[in-house]
Amino acid sequence: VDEVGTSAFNMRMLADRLDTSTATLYRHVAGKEELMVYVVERLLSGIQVRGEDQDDRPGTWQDAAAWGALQFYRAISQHPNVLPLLAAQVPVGPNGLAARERSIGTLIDFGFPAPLAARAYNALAHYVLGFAVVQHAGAPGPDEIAALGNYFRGLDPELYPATIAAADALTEVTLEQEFLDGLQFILDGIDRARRRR
Amino acid sequence: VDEVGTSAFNMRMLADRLDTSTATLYRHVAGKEELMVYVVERLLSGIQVRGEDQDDRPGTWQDAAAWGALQFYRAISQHPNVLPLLAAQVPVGPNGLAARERSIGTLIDFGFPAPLAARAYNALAHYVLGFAVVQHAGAPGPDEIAALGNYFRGLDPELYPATIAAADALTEVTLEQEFLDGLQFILDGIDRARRRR
DNA sequence: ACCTGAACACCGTTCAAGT
DNA sequence: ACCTGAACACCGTTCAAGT
Repeated sequence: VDEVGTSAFNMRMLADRLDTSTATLYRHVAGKEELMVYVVERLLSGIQVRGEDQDDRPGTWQDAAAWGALQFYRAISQHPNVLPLLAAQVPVGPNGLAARERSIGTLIDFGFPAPLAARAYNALAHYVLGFAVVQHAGAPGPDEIAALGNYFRGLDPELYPATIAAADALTEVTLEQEFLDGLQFILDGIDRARRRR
Repeated sequence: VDEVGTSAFNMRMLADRLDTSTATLYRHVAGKEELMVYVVERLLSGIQVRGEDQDDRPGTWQDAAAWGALQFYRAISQHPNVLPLLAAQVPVGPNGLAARERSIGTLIDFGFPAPLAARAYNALAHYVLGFAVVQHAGAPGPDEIAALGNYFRGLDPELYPATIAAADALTEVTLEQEFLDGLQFILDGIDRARRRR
């Protein structure tokens, strides 16, 4: 999937790569769909939550949350082709459940009431996933761009002053910094909710 | 796409529905991929930004931002099958560009410097998309659940105390409320950044 | 000038036949 | 007991032949 993407991936190619036949693949997995579930699980297996080993405990819940979010973001960045799969299935495999459990548990350990911990986790997870989707979505190949043809040629840049002003401002920071900036918004908002209770 | 989803949708069915042949479809669109670009554009066409007509100006930038985010969220909720498409393509069609332009422009009108407006827009848009992806992702049909079989049967609920405590806390609020709660985190964080400059 | 039935190429899946 | 070549069903796309 990393090499060719989800749409070009097919069972014949995988069988060839494994020096076997497609029929044999079906002796190990129920079908392509189940295989894609394992792909997502594999991605999530690479994510650790800080504080799991005693040597590396985060000082604040903000550190822990930011670190976990960055881990998730980087895992997706290293395997962007997996993104359409994340949009097509709920990751409820063991690794997905474990990551969620450790993250919420960490917040609770830091004194969060369970409902706030859950809302904070959801806000953060949704932001990370959304960011990754927008960033890596369908990096269109040369053919696809050509296929869309002159569709967008007529767009007048002067019609979009705010977009352009903003784009100029954003090109000066790295994507990871932009990711961290948005993350900070959410952490600050969560902190405000936490202090208010 | 609304009726059968992206994977079941095919050109023969569409041709039948239009009382024509598949070959004729290719006289109007370059292929299925281009058609899917139009599907996303169609979804985005339903989104308006408050303040576009003089009668309904938002009082604060928070009102405007929350309203726009909710519009986007509801548009996706009404067409959840479109979500995999949003993860597979960057919506750079006219409607996508226009929505972005009006949103950032509104923040600038409210006194935001362009870089902060851009970062705020990105954080909000990413959150909304991520929330929608997680919420609506591949609502698995009965067959798919059966296909995964006993895969998750062995999971011990006692292994996931934090997840369960959080889930219990969350089942008491509607999804839209949960969405708005997370949104509030981000708005508060943006407000803090805005005041600080 | 426009339309279409039929074909081509490709891919997920299955099965009868092998070893 | 395990494997596989070949086939089946399906879908995106194209084209020669019609009107």
